[in-house]
Amino acid sequence: MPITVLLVDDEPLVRAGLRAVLEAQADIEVVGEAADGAAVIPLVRRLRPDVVAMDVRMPLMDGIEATRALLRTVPDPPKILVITTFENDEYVYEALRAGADGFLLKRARPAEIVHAVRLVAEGESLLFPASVRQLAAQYGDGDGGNRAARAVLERARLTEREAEVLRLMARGLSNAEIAARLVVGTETVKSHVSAVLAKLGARDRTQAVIVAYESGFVAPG
Amino acid sequence: MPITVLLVDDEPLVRAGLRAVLEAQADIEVVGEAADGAAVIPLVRRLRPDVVAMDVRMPLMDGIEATRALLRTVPDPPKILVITTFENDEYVYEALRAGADGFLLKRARPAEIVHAVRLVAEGESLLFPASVRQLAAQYGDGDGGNRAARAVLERARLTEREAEVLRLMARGLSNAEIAARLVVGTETVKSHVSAVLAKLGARDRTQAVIVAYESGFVAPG
DNA sequence: CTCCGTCTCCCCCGCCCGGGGGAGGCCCGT
DNA sequence: ACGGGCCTCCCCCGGGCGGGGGAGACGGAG
Repeated sequence: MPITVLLVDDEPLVRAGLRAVLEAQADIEVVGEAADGAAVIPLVRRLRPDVVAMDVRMPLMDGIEATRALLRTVPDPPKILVITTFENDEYVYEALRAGADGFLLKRARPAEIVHAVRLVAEGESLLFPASVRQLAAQYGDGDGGNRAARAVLERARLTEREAEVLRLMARGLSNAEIAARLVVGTETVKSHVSAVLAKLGARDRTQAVIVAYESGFVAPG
Repeated sequence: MPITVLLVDDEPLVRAGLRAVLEAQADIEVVGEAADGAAVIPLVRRLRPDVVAMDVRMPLMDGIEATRALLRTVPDPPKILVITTFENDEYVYEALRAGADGFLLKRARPAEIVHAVRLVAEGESLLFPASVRQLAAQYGDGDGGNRAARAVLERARLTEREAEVLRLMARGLSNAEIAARLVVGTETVKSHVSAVLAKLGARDRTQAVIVAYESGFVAPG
């Protein structure tokens, strides 16, 4: 059975583009469209799509509110893929915090869009890597990925402390060990870790470390 | 205060070598030596070293037994660094399973030995990366790290299934997600994960994923 | 045939992890 | 003086994780 997708975006052009890209795939079927978040819930109830691909910024109800509403009111809710125009959109992090499963840049290549839909449909909520990887590539390897790493930092808006904590996570330290190393309480470390997870859109520290490697924030070898 | 170390090895030459290397460090002090595992427990009780650097293969009581005995009978036991001659020593995995905190090749460079001692003293039990990294380097990048990855597999003796599970761990999947993907029970996945952790000398899945990246078993980008 | 490794699943258990709140102190910029 | 961001620490809570056992089925090696 194909992956069923509901498109939610206020721009018809974007919906059409997504539909064209997705329908070209044999295993993906677009089962409906909506122009605003306010219309999402009844549609989801009726169509029961596997994935909702939804713009963050919409006139009546934005993607964040719609995400919250979906997860709150619909039993066995679909996977939510948030669509955004801007590289650096706070709304996206809000949406991820609200429970969205992934995000997608509108300017992404078709293959990436398809890939993202398949990923979230499979239940994987890790999506930073793809976009962040391309970010690293675009910066080239001028100074061994540090530029890219800094760019990732900027994008995720990690504070210095959070970045420090992420570095230690990426060395395999537990919260207690990080606390000992930084000479703070474990509760403090937990706060930082939670912040890092939220900002990276990671579900647990393992995913955060994966993002760290994939983005070049930490380098193997 | 310096890191205090107890050396346990049946070869005097090795003990002397370790002593020379370690004593050259201002922050490390060798407080005692023993020629066999059987002598370890009373010595540890008396000297209370931070780290015990111990050969796996010894005439009377081997490093595995000594490790078990230490952890069982000594309250607040020292960190245990297992020393081995062979790259591919089953005994090492046994020792790690028994609770040793790290392992060390006899042919390692002095800097690595010192580093390993400091690491375990700090309470970090992650040690594969360094040796595995050098393994990857030695294989060069003939086919993009796959040779090295295969070598790592061989060294850790991961079964096919375990390797598959590790790959999915390195993509950020939870046990439940891995179970769904492989169409097996979560208990089965837990078994495989535990096996992977033991064989890699990793404490948790995060460390396992780090090893996967550091070894080239999975490649970023 | 018997042994052994692999894959599968089961039990119990403790604990770390992560989510959800909140709160106080600090510095900085307005 | 006030707000806001950051760092720090606190509470409660559930669930996933990992350890330690065991066990059955299968297949290949001896």
